[in-house]
Amino acid sequence: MDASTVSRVLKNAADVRVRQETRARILEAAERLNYRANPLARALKTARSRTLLIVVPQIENPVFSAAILGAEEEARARGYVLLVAYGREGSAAGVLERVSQSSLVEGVVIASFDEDETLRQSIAAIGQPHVVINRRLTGGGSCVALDTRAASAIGVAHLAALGHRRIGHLAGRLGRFNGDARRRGWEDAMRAAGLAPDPDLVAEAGYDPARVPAAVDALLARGVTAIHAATLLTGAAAIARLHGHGLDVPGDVSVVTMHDDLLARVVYPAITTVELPSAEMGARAVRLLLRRLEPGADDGPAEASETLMLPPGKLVLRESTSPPR
Amino acid sequence: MDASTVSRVLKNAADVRVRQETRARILEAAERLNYRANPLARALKTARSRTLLIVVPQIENPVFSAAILGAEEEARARGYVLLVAYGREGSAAGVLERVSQSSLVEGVVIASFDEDETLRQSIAAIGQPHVVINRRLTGGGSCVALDTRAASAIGVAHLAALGHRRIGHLAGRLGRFNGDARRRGWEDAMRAAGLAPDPDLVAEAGYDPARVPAAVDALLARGVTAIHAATLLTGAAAIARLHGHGLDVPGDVSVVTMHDDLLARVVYPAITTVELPSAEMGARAVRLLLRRLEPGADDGPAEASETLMLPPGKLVLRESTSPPR
DNA sequence: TCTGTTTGCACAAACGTTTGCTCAGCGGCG
DNA sequence: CGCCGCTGAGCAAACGTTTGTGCAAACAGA
Repeated sequence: MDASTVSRVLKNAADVRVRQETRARILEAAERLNYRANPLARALKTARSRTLLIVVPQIENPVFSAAILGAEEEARARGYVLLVAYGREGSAAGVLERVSQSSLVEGVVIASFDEDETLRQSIAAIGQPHVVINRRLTGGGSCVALDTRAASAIGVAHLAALGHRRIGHLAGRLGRFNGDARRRGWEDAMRAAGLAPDPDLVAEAGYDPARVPAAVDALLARGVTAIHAATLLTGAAAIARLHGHGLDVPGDVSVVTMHDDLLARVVYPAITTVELPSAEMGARAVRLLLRRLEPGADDGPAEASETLMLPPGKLVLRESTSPPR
Repeated sequence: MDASTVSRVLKNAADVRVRQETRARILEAAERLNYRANPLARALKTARSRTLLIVVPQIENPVFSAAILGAEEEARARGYVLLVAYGREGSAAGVLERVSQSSLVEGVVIASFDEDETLRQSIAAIGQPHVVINRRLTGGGSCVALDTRAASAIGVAHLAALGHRRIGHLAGRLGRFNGDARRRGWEDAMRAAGLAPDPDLVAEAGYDPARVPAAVDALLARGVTAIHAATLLTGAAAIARLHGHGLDVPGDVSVVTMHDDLLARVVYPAITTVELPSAEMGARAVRLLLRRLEPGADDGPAEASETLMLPPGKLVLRESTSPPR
C-alpha cells in the first residue's frame, strides 16, 4: 500500500484511477488505525496551511469577541483554522510581525486602533492578503465595517420621534472613523427631524467610561432631555452618572446607544439599542479573504478592494427611552 | 554555505563548532535576506510545533478572556504560539477533536462546563498533555482554579462586618464546582460571623441574568438586607431588579459579588467586588503545561497532578454596600 | 497473435528543516 | 616522521506528505 495511493484516495482527488477494492482497503485501514494525515507535512508540501489569523486590539471587547466568533465559524466551515492574536494598546504592528514569523498563516483579518498611515505600514510590512475590519482604511485594501452612521441615525430618530428636541451626542473618539461616523449619524437624524445639530450638544468621552461623567455633566448643562451614546459601555456609564445626580432614566433623561450586548440587559433600566452585526462582520471578512486565496467562482465575482458597509439591524426597544416630560 | 551549518548557527546550538568568520557571514546574509526559518519544516522535522491550544466555552465571558490574555502572554514569553478555540454550549468534545486533528498542538488548556465524566472522556480521547482551568476535575490531571470559596467568604464577611445579618446568596449553578464553592464560601463567612447559613437565604440563578429577577424576589421575600451574588453579571442584574422594585442600593439592600471587571464600574451604583486572578489562572495553566512538555529544572520540582487554587485578591470597595438601615 | 490503449498502482522527487556522521586539514606529541 | 585528535564544515538521511511520471497488466481492435 503505497503512500501516494493512500494520499489520493483519502483526499478523494479528481484523478482517482483506483480500483474499488483498493479504495475500500485503504479506507478500512485508515479507519482502523485512526489515521490522520499530518497537517504539518501537508502544509509544507503544498505551501498552504489553511490557517487564517485574526488580530484584535482587545479580546474582551464584545464587538471584537463577536467578530472573532463569526470569523471562526466561517473559517471552520471552509476548512480553515483561525488563530487569534491580540495587540495590546491597539497597535497591530508587533503582533503581525510576531505571528507571521512564528506560524504560517495565509491571510489576516485585522482590527486595530492605529492611525491609517501607521496601520497601512504595518500591513505592508508583512505583505500578506488581509482584510481590515471595523473601519474604513482609505486607500487600503478591502475593509468590512459596520454602518455606525446609520445606526446612530436610527437611535437618534427614535428619540426625535418620541418628541425629544434637545438630544445630546455622547461622542466616541472624534477624528477616528467610528467616532466621526456616529456623530455624523446623529447630525443626519437631527437634521431629518428638523433639529439643529448644534456642536454644543456634542461631548466627547472616547471609549473610556472614566471620561463619561464630565461629558454627561456638560450635556446636562446644555439642557438635553435625551442622550445618544456612541457606545454601549459609555451609554451604561452615562446612565450611572444620571442616577448619581438623582435623575430618573428615562423619566428625566432618555438614553439610547448601539450594539445589542448582554450589558444592555443587566443594567437598570435596560438600554434601548440598535443591533449591529458584529459577528457577521467577522464572517464577511473571512469570506473576502478566502475569495482572494481561492479564486473559485463559487462566491460570485470578486469585488474590487473596497469597503463593505454592513447595515445596522433593528432598534431594540427597552426601558431607557420615553417621551420627554 | 550549507543549510546544516546555517541551521546550527541560527539557533545558536550548543554544538557550535563554527569559525567566527563563518558565523558572521551567515548572520549577515540572514539579516540581509530577512531570512526566517520555515516553522512548518522545523515542526515537521523536530515533531515539536511549539503551539498550545486553549479551549474555552465562551470567548465573550470576561473570566475566559482574561484567562486567554494571561495564557497568551505566558506562552509567548516562552516562545510558544497560543491557538484559541471555543466550544459552543460549553462542551469541549467537538473542539478538541477538530483542532487536534487540523493543527499540530503540543498541549491543551481546557475550560469547560461539561460534567466531570464527560470532560474526562473528551480529554482521554485526544490523549494529549492538558491542564483544566476554572474548576477542579476530581481524579483528572492537573487543574488551576480560582478559590471562589475564599472570595465568597471575603465578600460576605464584608457585609457581616457592616452589620448585615440577613445576607442572601444569589447562587450560581449548584451541583457544579464553582457554584458549590461559592455557596460554601457564603456559609463559611456566615458561620464565622455567628450567623446561621439558612438554606432559605439561598436562591439559585445559575449564570443566566434572566433567572435573576425571580431569585432576587425570593430573597427579598426572606427579608434580606444584603445580597451576595455568585457572579458579576447576576450581581448587576440583581441591582437592576432591586431598582425595578424602587429599592435603593445600597440604602435598602447592599450587593457584593466577585471578579473585578469593567462592568462593575459602569453600573449604578458601582459594585463592590472581590478581585480574582483570572489572567494568572491562564498563565499558570500554561506554565504547568510547559513544565510537562519541557522537563527542565528551571521551574522547580514538577508537582503532582493536583489542583492549584489561586487565592482571591482584595476586596474592592465601591458603592454598592453600606450598613443596613 | 500482435499492436495500441486504457487502467491501476508504485516510484521518486520535492517541500525546508534538523542532526548524526564523515572527512579534510592541521597542529601537537611521541 | 608518523599517528592522534581536534576543528570546522559539508553530506545525507529523515520528518510525512503531494504529485508528476513510469510501467506493468488487462483489454480492445485489427
